[in-house]
Amino acid sequence: MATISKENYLKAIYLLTRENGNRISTSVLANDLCVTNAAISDMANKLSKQGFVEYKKYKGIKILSKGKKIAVDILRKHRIWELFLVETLGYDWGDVHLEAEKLEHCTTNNLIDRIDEYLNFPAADPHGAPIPNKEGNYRIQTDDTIMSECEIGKNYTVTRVNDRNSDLMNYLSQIKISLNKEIKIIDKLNFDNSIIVEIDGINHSLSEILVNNIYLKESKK
Amino acid sequence: MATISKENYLKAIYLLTRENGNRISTSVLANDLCVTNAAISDMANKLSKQGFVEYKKYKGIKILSKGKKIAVDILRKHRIWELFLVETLGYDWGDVHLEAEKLEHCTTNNLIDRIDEYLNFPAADPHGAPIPNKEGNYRIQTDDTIMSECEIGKNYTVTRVNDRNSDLMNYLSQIKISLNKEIKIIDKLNFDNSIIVEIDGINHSLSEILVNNIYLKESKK
DNA sequence: TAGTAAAGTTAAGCATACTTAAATTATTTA
DNA sequence: TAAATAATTTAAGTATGCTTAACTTTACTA
Repeated sequence: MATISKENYLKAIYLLTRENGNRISTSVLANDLCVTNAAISDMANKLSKQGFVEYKKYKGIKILSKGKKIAVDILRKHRIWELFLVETLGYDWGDVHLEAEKLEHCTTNNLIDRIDEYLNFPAADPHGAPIPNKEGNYRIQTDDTIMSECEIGKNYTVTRVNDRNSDLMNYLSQIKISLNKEIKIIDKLNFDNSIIVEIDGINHSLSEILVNNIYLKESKK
Repeated sequence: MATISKENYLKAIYLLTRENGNRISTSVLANDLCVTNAAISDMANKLSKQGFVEYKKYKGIKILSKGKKIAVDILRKHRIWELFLVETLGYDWGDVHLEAEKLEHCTTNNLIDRIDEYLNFPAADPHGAPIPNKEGNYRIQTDDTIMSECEIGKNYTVTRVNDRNSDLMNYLSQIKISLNKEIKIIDKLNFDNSIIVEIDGINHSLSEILVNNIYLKESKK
């Protein structure tokens, strides 16, 4: 069985894999989970013995289908809880991540299926992240671009925001950045990797951290 | 801090204290929690060191206000979740205990307060157990009698049912026992402590286990 | 290609929450 | 009231998931 800790490891491995390619290094994972490299080596052996990941000493970790299944299951629970908290209980979008992080591990499949139905089988969470269905398949395709790679002069709509930092989320709310918002890339400053954008006719300077946590799609107009 | 395990110990001590008097013995608690006596002695020392309980070797355990506060907090979360599952998600009353048992430990006060408000500050859970408010005070007084001590010939209404056994709950549904149901005590059989009751004009024999898990109040009519 | 820095692993140790087995205390009962 | 029995505690050991410190492997650089 997968403990809470193992579920968190598999979730992190799954998400980092999508960002960083096929195998992920132990130190990238250690940094993400805020534990030491020693803890990662230890856990990698356990997960490997259980068939959740492939682990070769000094060669990094690769998630296997058995591990991916658990990771997607936890992501489904996480994202459905986030949406429930915003939609049904009126939470701000910046306040749901930590709650969902706890709830995802003590939620049965039956319970999450019922909430999924209650919310009418939503396709995305409050931050635009896609929600897997019961079978583990995503209901929408994500074909967005990270803001740091967007082009000067073009118009975009906000499709997704990473939700791990609630202060960051609150700041986005403050400058009126929300899902589906129209924004224009005015300038990209190379010396600090910040980007000047126009939102509701007002120019804002967004730091490197910000532009690496916002995803956009070119708008039609 | 109180871990999940400690929260469960304190909840059990609190509930057993109400049933069995002031101090409870380690073996009663061991039986309730399905662990060995050794585990109880071990944990009793830890809880005592943290000021949650008073523990004297060979003299049993007494809950202190600091421990009671945690127990009531967990009970509040448990009962609000149970009601939410029945009212909002359409669960059967026999299927909510195990879900609530998991959710109660990963629910912040903020979250449970919001669900409490969403449910319009209910007074009792789906089994008739009173729900403590934010301050830890019960919203209703319980002045019911356990069915085993009810009198032959009298009419009662069902006020509360212990919810720990889902098969028992399902059986109650089957014979149409629900909260506020009118039932009449027809006979009490001393040789097996069962009770014959009349429900909707039909007589049923209720075993000793059953009559020790149902609470009644004499009806006015 | 040797030397060094960075990355990764192993070993030993700790806290939690259990277990079984042995020892101790309390309670019956004869 | 003393022996037998029941209840309880202590001791030693286990699994999980971490830590720090020491060591090994890999990658980089000169």
